[in-house]
Amino acid sequence: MEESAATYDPSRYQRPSVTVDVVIFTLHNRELHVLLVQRRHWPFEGCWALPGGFIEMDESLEAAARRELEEETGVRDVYLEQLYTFGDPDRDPRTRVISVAYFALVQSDRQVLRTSDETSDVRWFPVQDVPLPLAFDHQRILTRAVSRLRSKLEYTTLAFQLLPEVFSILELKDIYQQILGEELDKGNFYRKIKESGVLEETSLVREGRGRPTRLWRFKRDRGDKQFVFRWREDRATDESRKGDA
Amino acid sequence: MEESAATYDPSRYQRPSVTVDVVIFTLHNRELHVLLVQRRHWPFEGCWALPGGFIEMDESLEAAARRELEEETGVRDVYLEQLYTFGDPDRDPRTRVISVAYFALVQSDRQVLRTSDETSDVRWFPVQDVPLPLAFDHQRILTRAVSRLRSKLEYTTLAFQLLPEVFSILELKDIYQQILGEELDKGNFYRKIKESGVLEETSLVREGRGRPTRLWRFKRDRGDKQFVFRWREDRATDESRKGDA
DNA sequence: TACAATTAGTGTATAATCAACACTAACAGA
DNA sequence: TCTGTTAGTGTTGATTATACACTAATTGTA
Repeated sequence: MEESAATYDPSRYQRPSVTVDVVIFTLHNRELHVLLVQRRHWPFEGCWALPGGFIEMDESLEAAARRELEEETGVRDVYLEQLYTFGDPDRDPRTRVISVAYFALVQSDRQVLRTSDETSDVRWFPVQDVPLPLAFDHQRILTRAVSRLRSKLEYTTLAFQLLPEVFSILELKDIYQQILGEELDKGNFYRKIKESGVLEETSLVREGRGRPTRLWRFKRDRGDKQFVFRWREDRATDESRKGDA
Repeated sequence: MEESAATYDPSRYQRPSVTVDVVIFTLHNRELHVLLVQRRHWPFEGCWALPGGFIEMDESLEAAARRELEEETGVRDVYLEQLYTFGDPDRDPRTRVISVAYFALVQSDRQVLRTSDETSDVRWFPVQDVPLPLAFDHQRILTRAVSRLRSKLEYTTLAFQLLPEVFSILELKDIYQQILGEELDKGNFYRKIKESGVLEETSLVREGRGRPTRLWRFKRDRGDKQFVFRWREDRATDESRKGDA
């Protein structure tokens, strides 16, 4: 790497711009939503886009992603991971732009939206119902984010990042169904989640029609074992599997 | 993304350099090897590094990776996937450099090494025995590549990309053991691989000491089902799981 | 005040899969 | 022909998954 070292001359080498884009997911009345901003200027004026921006010369990629995230939602300390880097030469009509995409999961009770100077609106959209077309190749980025989320759900406890502090087991099952797109057996779900030991019971219940619901909390005292509960073993073939992980 | 559109001015915005680095794996007498090049110039003069280089303004990231791959090994049409993007501000002492890392699998009978102007040597090293320290953060990149390879092995048929056209089932088992770092049961491996239907028998056998070995070929006629054979279901916690996929 | 409706949560029987390991097969060389 | 060596198959008990029937605790209403 870092070759052509002999001929390397920073001032002459033509450089692409580098941005970060962040796919921010949350749950809104039991449905998966993504945050989009509406563009005020050319190109793609008026189109909805993923929040993002240029990286500063002295910040890391993840720091840039966290900065964007906080600028749009006001939240910090949420789950964030690098998704993929998109760099087709013509993805931005202005100039060569390489975008490092991240995806973030925000708990459903922590959202505070903020509009910025460059965007005319910020809004949550159900993932299944975004206003097409999105700007740039953001549709592709979103698709990849959803499939990454889906596949990680199967072998990590990521889903908890979407739920509030306390929640019921059937709400958790709902998320899994939402994202995996398939019905799960109630009984088996109960057994698996209980046996996995990732939840701890609270003394809270929630009243409503029918039998009251016991509320649970995600155990955070388990060292770094983020990856304990696994809904099922078989994996889907998703886009990220074909050219990524 | 692509914000600060109002204030955007390509000529004023300070841009990082973008490179691709490629982690090229192959198999060499039943051991996993990685291709490294020796640097001729500062920084890290004399150190071994991953092959890579700056991207051209009009080529895609993957095209850049394939170009580097071909420059070093002379091979085309091999398995290549994007690994991760590394962009810490101080990873290169010269200037801000963001590197999009790829990893490639080259069949063990197709390697043709080439030295380039900027490197004094090119060589395969066993993954467990690379000449430390590597240049830049290449050790980190390599570690991540190995763990990606390991985890994908468990739910894809990637391993076949490392083997020659025809091979024996026990050679395949060897690769799995190599990369997963654990003993597998011969009988169970046979049964699983046979039942999966990803292999097709050839009429070839290989003679040697003991009973001759039947040789097999990977079935390529199965549409796009790259992800059929799965050695086992449980997944390891690897680096990419913690902040990636 | 019983009982229907509703949501929560448990138990269980069968099927599928895994893991360990003992076994048979086919060759070379002494 | 016997021994060593590598290839490949069969079998069994344990574990886990799946389907689905069941019990539990509440509210609303006849």
